[in-house]
Amino acid sequence: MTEKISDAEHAVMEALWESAPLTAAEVAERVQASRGWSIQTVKTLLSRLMAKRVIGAEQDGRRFLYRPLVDRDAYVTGESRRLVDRLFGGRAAPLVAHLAQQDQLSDQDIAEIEALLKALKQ
Amino acid sequence: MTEKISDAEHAVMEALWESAPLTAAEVAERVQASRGWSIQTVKTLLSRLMAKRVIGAEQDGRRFLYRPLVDRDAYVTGESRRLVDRLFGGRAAPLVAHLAQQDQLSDQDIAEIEALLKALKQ
DNA sequence: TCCGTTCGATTACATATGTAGTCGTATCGA
DNA sequence: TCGATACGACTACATATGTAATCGAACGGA
Repeated sequence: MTEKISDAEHAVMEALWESAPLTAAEVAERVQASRGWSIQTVKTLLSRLMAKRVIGAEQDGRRFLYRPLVDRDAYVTGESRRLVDRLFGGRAAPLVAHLAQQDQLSDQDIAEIEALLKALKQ
Repeated sequence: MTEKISDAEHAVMEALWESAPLTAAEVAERVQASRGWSIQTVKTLLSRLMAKRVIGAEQDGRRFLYRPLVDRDAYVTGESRRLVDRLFGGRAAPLVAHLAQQDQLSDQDIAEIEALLKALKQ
């Protein structure tokens, strides 16, 4: 399975999922707004992600071009499943029920989900 | 807000949410099956949870009776929101869409969610 | 009364994580 | 050619986390 990606590492992954390949400097630039890290910090995160084999790099002259090795969709699926397992006994329906109860679903959300489920049943 | 609860700590919280108050030994007994921790480990986790002020304890003779200070529902809401924010741009509908696409919704789930949404709209 | 047991408190220690700083080298502009 | 700059590699260091061991006090049974 894919190794655990930390919160900080995840921000770097998002940059790479959005656009790849990128140099370290480009990643730093893209996460600057949300996190404000130094370039050094970004480089550390990139090498940790390399060590975890969730990103790869190809040499481009003197620097590296980084790109994700794991699919965002696979990651999202894994994380969603982990949450559902940990907090909802592995069943997705209670999650939706919970979101609903907490008023975390807008009217639009509800309409979208209904349409989605209807489509699923065909 | 409520301090971050780690994975191991979460297992202890679940024991306390299920039944409280409990002594350290009782908690250890209840998490034994799933985690197999020593009593010492459980005690460490309990004191960390105390430090984080997410559980409290009342003295009972020579030992303590621990109980949650945070509601499970509030915790679940927080964690769900964190996931939705991190991975789905803060919108719940895409989460449900994702679960659906990944075939993580059983027919029963779908039926339940539909019923739930219908009720919500009244 | 003495001994083993049990408690909470304190200490331990490896790994993970957040957040850089430093170093040696290569490159590029003056 | 020389100095500033940029790169990756290595090092740093505080805090969090997983997983206990140890310690001193108190209790409970022989």
